[in-house]
Amino acid sequence: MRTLTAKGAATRQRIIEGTAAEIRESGVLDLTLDDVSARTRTSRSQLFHYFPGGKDELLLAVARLEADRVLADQQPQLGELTSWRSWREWRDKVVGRYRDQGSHCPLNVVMSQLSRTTPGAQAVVAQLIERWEAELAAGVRHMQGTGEIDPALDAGRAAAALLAGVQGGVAILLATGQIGYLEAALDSGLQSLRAGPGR
Amino acid sequence: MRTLTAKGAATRQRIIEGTAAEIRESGVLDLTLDDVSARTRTSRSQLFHYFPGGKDELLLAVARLEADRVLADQQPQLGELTSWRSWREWRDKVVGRYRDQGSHCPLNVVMSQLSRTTPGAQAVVAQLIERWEAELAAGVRHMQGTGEIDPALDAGRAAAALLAGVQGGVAILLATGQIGYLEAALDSGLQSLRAGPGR
DNA sequence: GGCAGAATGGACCAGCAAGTCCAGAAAAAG
DNA sequence: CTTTTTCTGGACTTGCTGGTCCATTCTGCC
Repeated sequence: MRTLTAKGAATRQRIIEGTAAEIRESGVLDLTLDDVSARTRTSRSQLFHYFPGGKDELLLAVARLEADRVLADQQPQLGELTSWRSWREWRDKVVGRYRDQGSHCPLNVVMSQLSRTTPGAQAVVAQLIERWEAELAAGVRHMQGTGEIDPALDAGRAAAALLAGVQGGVAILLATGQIGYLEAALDSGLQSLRAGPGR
Repeated sequence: MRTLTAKGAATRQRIIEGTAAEIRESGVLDLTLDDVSARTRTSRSQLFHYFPGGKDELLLAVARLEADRVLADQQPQLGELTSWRSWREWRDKVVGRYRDQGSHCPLNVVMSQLSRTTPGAQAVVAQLIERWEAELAAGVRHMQGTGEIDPALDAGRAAAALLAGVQGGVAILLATGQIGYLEAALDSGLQSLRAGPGR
């Protein structure tokens, strides 16, 4: 694929997004290239034309798309956690989004389904976690700058704990359908930020 | 399978445990019945003799085994969280176990791999979460009884938050290889127990 | 307008894995 | 001891899925 015409680029994009949607709806386990063909109105050969590496390469492209979407879905709040109010708005946005989406969410797709497919996809996941944590940690540090969070708190560790809670909360939501774990994890994590490091 | 002789029961058990081991090592994605046959020294027809429902039924049996093992691996500490010392021992056991096991752990198998296969497996996961949370909540309530944890704390919610942190910490560990998230989640969660509900 | 390269269609291939079948060995039952 | 049931072996079938191939049609460019 040395050069892509405008039409070609559009087709390629249509394939990626259609595949992502299909996976969100039906999972990656029994996703076939025929499914992708049907949904995206493309022939067999186009799939291999745009993704010479076959299914793996396509899934990797989907993983990148979905990883970006996970963070984008939390904006603008995630990017400016500069007051307790924005923290709360972020918390509500996360809870609301996952409650509504059920299992049809990009995070689930990336973390649980795609990450086991290829090493490349695993790298995408690792990068997602890293970026996510960095944004949370930046928010904590900003609040420490304004004195609203105890400066003695380890911002990195607090962000890590909070992120783990979100991940686990979503995982449990997907497994059991109960939103309470995610809420509890978020509320407890935010409470810790307020409380400071000591007892 | 109306009746099983002693020999038959032993074979059946061998199949389940061999399959579980195989999945822990190589994942469920490309597990074939031939793999199971080879590892457990059983023929094709035995698999269907003992599990008429085929692969799904076998995987469900494995899910039950592994779910039990997840909790058993945390005993005896998980069952008697009656002092800060036992909480700490439990915390260290969890961290140590997952650090050592890497991705070859029953929790990963059950949560990430088997839960997507059948509705039955999903029920097994839901039950695992429920039992796990109940044990944690019981520990919190006991500590409230002895006055070591603020009685105003919502034990159920605290247990839910802690469990979400563990789940997420393990998920991130599997995705990135970093143990820090699990540690941060556990330490932060235990800190919250010590601090009490208010600020 | 014509040519090189890109885009598309769809038939075809090869391999693999779940599940079936039946015959025969082992074990329980009487 | 024989009869009935369970247990075991392995060949076979069937369906599907990723991937290949080549012919045809567009598209952009000189």
